Amino acid sequence: MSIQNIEISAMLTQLADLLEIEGENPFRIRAYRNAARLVETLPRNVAAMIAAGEELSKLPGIGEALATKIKEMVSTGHLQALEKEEHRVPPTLSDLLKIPGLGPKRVHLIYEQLNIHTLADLSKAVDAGKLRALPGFGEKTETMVRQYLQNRNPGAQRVLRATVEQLVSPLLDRLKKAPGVKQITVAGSYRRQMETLGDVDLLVAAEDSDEVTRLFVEHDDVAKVLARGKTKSSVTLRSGLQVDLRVVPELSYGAALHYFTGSKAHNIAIRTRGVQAGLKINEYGVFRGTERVGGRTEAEVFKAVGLPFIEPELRENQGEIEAAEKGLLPRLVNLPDIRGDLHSHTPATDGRNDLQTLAQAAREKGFEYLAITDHSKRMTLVHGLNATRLARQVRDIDKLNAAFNGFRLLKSIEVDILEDGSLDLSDDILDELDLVVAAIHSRFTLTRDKQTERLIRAMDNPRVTILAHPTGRLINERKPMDLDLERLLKAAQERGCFVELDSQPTRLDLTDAACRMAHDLGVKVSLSTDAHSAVELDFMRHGIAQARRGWLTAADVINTRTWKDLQRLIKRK
DNA sequence: GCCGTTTTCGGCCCGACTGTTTTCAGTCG
Repeated sequence: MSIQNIEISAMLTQLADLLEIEGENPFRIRAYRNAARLVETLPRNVAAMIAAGEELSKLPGIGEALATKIKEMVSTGHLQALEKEEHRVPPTLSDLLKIPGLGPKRVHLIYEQLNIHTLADLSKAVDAGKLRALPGFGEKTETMVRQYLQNRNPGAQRVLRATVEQLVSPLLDRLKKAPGVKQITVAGSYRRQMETLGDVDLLVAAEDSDEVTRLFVEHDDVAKVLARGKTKSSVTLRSGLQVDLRVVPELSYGAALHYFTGSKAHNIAIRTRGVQAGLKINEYGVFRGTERVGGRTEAEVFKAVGLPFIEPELRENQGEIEAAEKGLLPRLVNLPDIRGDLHSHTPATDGRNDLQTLAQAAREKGFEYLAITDHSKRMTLVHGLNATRLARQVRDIDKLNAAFNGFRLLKSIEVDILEDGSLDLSDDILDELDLVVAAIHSRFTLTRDKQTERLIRAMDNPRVTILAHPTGRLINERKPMDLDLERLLKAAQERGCFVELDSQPTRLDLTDAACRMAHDLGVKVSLSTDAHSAVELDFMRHGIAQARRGWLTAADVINTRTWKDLQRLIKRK
């Protein structure tokens, strides 16, 4: 039983929270937070790294002290420093830190003066009007806290990027037309193409901010104006999504775009590089003393610190700066690289459009092939295919293919992986197909070992080409299965099997970190839409976004190949 | 707590906005 990276990360974050409330050295706290973030997004399992005898202190931001703490968590499951801190400060205080308007100083004061430990305590104090009596607090602060406590959604969720696209587009269209707007970009984690977003950062280049700001805060979709200043305003949309607007002069656009794209960790690293080169970098430009030496474009910012342009998806301070320095940045996969789709459904099971319609849509996208992968019989709910019905579909596909020129439907199936790792259809039936996609749709809660072995057992069958949506997660709905991903990917590599990056916006399964792990372990990825209708073939772009965040190149993705090349690649037997 | 072609000690990104303030602390990104 080994501890997960996310658990280590959570303990470090909790420790940082409590130390911050205690008023500890902010740089020490930052070191813990950096480490928490590093571990959480590391494409390797920390426990496995330790088991392999790797030096954690080689990781950026991890020194001797943190390496020791992490080792302690891996071997004991606990962190003494955290437990000690939890005796000094109530651990529940970290919940209070999440309230907008309350930072460590105020939480500390609330705790000291009012002996408040929990959100429930705080709620009572607010009702009794005690909060506003504290020094530095007032009516506004109390209202803000009250509103948070009343509207708090315990499972407060980040919003899918695909959803944010829809929510923001009316606002964006309006601002684009505003007089004096020279450029506009959705920056922040949206531009970095993160799978989910906490808020949205809009960046506008305009000489005069008044009119843009007015159009922004007065837009129909705005429910509440949180702040309104000369260069910066914030609103909440009716959907609950927070949107921040920054207006800068065109001269500063590149510097501002870089700054507001983030990530924070990337920005700090770039600015630090700037300092070393005698430069000051802020959202208004790059300066040597008082002289502006760049900032109109992002490329100028990177150039000022001696680096080539770094794609937004890579800006997480996860090695991209070092890679840029050495000229080793990956050439990230792009939509035009994709030649086909290897996962789709028809009305034979739970799809909406027939073979002909799907084929037509795929051809219009310029695809050379589309794999038809309906469910197998175990999926009774969607009337999964048995041998007879699959054979019929195969004949239908053959007939259609005879009429195509430069395009083909691939005969395939999304075959269920049963609890013991065997497949839902017999080998002789699978032998009739061009490729086999295998997936788990039941028993998501087996133990880590059993689940991992189940998937490896499925890949033991040489007919299995691709493991679909490998972790089974549904963002905000279902947690990923408990899996030893590193072991799984190694097993895939040894067997010549591929893993899918399912591009459904609610799945995006694999994660960016898992993509990176796959690349590092030499496992190629199938970038597939899992389309249940012709329009869902468009989901490919979400998969592309995720793959780019996972540092994948066209070479890492199997469906960037022609069918002829792909055929060679997928041959296992 | 981390880190080092200025340093093993002394730095650690930087600016905007709000609220409660008479000049700024706290929070946020």
